[in-house]
Amino acid sequence: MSIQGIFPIDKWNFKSESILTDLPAADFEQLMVHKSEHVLKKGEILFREGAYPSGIYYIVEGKVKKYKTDKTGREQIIYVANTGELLGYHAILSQYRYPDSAATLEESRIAFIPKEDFLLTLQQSSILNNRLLKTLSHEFSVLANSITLLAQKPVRERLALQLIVLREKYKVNFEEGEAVEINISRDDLASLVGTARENVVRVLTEFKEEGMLKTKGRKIFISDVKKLIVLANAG
Amino acid sequence: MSIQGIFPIDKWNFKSESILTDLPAADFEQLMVHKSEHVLKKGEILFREGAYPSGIYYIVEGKVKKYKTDKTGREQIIYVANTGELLGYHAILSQYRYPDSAATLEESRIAFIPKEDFLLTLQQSSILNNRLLKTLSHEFSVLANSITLLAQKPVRERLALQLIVLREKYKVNFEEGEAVEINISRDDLASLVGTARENVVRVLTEFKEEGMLKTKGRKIFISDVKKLIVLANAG
DNA sequence: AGGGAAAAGTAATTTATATCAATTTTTTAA
DNA sequence: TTAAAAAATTGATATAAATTACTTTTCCCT
Repeated sequence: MSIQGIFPIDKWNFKSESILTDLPAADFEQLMVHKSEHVLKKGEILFREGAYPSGIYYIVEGKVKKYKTDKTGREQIIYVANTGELLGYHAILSQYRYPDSAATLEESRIAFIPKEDFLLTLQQSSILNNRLLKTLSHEFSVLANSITLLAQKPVRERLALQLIVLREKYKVNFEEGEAVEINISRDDLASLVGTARENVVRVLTEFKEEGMLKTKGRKIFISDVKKLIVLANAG
Repeated sequence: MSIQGIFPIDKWNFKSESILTDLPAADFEQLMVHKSEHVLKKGEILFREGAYPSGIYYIVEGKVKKYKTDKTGREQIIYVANTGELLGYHAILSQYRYPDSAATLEESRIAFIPKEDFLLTLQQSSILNNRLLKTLSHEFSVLANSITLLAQKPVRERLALQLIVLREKYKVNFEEGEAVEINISRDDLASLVGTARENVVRVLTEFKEEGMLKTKGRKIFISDVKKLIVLANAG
């Protein structure tokens, strides 16, 4: 079953795909003049919080976590970006530094676009301008939702919700009724949910017993997303 | 003592003041053609989450909380906006609805600018465009910081941090060495910190005993912000 | 100014979550 | 292929925070 109509997925996803989709050819070409494409292995870092930006990144294929690291090395995942999404524009637009770090969650193909080309295209394209304003404003609402989630919901509900969102991102060649395979480390899942790894494992075991999912090694197979939606209880 | 150099206040404040400051006269006038100014009493609502936007708001004088309300009526404060800040542009730029509600925390003078004037000025002013992009990107980093704070820090540290931030907002005619008076309800403070009112009261009592602040009725007087900064421990 | 309502404060208790300590399983790389 | 390392899992315990129940104080409003 599709999630449309029974879960407000837009509340939890950025829409940075829509920044480049069907951009006027002239703008698109100018943006891509000096783009370079690279394959990054799982766990490789695109950019680090605090660094000055040199360009933006486009996920041709793969998944990237955006996260912050505190003094003690503890990570907080802010967002999981998927194929088609754009990264790194916040730092350039704010004229400051990267507010977070970005690292691949799986082997990914990443295109790099130099800062100069991005800024030049931005100067000349009101469409790109408008799309960035629209995307950034939408991101505001997504992060506001995350704040409310973390401040007010217990771990069980937060984990249920993040599994629903991850399931959408991990869908490939999805067929009605099939289980979706989510391949993510327990540490990353814990960091996304805002709890300790052990709690994630415990609640996953409960969800298994309650028939919403199965696991095989680190892989999680979501078999009953409707039950998760009821549990997540997030309008 | 000033907080500059010993606390990274920019990590926790939006910079929407800078959107209108010294905007070219032509742009500014166009924006203000149909503006109307109103005095709102404490607790009055500017706009509600989920409503379609009719314009933007400028805080001529006063303080406004941005918050989300869940099904049960529980509030989560996302941000406290101060004199000079702009509100309500996210909904218009995202071409959707207000992502949060806004209500005054004290009697405030609020200017309303109709959506049409805002959009028209935006079309014609690349400076306004750039400033909005810059502000929205910075807001992203502020909300990412809030997420990390809520997910990883205990109530004591969160409260210490929010008191430091509120102190900056409540400074008026501040003289070196003076205590700053923060006038906010315990419920709002709890909602900002992401905890129950009772916990706020308890920790405030501890802070009083430890000499960082005094209270008089609902008013909180921050007398030793340096101690709070040490406690908040937030690079 | 006084009475009533709302807000603030206190204490005891329960519950959720974090932490600590191990063991088992999976993955990686020689 | 297998040994070593890394990751996942389990259980016990400690700690932080939420909840409940109540008292006291403050602040409006007539």
